[in-house]
Amino acid sequence: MKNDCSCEHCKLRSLFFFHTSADVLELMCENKTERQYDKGEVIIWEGSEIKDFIYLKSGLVKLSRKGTDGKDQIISFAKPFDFVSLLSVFSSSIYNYTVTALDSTIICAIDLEKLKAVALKNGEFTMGLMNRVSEATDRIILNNLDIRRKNLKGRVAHVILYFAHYVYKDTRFELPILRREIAEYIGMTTENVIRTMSEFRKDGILKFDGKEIEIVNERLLESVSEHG
Amino acid sequence: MKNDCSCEHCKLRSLFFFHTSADVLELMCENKTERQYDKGEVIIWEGSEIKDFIYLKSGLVKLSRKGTDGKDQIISFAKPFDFVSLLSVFSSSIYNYTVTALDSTIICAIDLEKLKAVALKNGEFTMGLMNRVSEATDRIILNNLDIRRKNLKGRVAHVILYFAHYVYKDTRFELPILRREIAEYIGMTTENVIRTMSEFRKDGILKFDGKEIEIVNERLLESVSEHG
DNA sequence: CGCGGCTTTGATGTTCATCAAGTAAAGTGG
DNA sequence: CCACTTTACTTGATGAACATCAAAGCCGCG
Repeated sequence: MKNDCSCEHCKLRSLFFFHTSADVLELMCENKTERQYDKGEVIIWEGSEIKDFIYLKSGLVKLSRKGTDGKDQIISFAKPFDFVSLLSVFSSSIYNYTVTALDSTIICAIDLEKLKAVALKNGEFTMGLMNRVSEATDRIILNNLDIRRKNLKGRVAHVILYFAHYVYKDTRFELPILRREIAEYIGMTTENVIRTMSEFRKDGILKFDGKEIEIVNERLLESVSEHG
Repeated sequence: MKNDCSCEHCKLRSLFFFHTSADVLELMCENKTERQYDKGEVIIWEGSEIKDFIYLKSGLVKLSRKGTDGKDQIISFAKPFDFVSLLSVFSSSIYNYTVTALDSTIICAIDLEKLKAVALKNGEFTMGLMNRVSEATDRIILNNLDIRRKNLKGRVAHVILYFAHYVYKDTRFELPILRREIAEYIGMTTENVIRTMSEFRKDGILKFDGKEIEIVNERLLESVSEHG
């Protein structure tokens, strides 16, 4: 089955396949599937079998997990160049988290067995993967530790700055998540997230315009993020 | 320089080198160093350069990190078969955490450049490493999420059960860490950890005998860990 | 229109941090 | 060996931070 093989020109190629020979690349390419998801759609269900190695081509997702009490916890957010299919892929046969699109998102899925077969025969390739996995998990762990050091205000400021600096690279953007999801990410209640954001607005740190959010006083917001 | 090469019989060998040919194994073996650390000694300093790939042969360690405010955060504990030199090894050139022996500990250090050279040429080997790294980081992330779901009592119960079930496999053991360190791990204050443990004692859940700790009512402790 | 999910604000109560003070235990130097 | 210092442990009192409960407005959607 012939694939519209555009991998050669995919700018994400360098992420995983930077030491890959032409024939291996072609093999990967023939066994890949691109899928498109709308905002809100679930890409991976917690508990489902891992059949593919998946990464983002474009868009934005959240990784979350259902606690025993039924409440969701958000583990992290990911955009292209962040790894997605990383936490469980090489250590478990089942996903232990759910991946949901926060925006229109395109993913690339590669048959995991075929990828593993290549990895077993190609150390450079596997080493590249390892770097990626390692970086991504490091970021998650360190980010969670950072959040844990902060109080309510600091955590909310942290999240807003995360989207501004890391995702949108702008002080004005449309917040892609609900207040409730911020709460699920930082481990606080929805009401208190809202209250904090209202305070930021009253204090002239933020402005809201529909779904748009604008950081008016970035230095102050950063100070709050650091010192509460 | 000839090494007392006992790797062939090391039971930990299977962890990383289960698909390794005899000559590769010998190469690893010749480039390894075993070191012994006493309780309290620092094995790896946060910020130091990563020169070796390190894993535990015996003992117990904690991974910690200094916050910007100077307070320590404990990331996780590790015993043999848990990975140690994992978080940063393949994604950074500098350790971003400190590793400290909580008990007399023996580590095995392999020159990282030599290990990487082998990894680049041997996909099976690298794949084995990747499994290990992936498992270890998964455990850290999921454990941290579990702790975050719980309140003070639940978190303290969680830690005690962790040592009982996972480390010592006994309801009676010598607690290898200070009350303060429990606090640094679960993100609460030392005083409240002490208060909680005292309550557990008064409620007949725990008994203390010097440094020894005994779980008297395990089912109740598990219930507290789950539901506060 | 009416319903459900998101947002917002206020009032109240619980949980936890902070401050303070004292005991116990362990190391240090004369 | 004993005074001395330091560090861990413990308990109580107080206040701050945060959760919970309640009520209402908003908005998209069948």
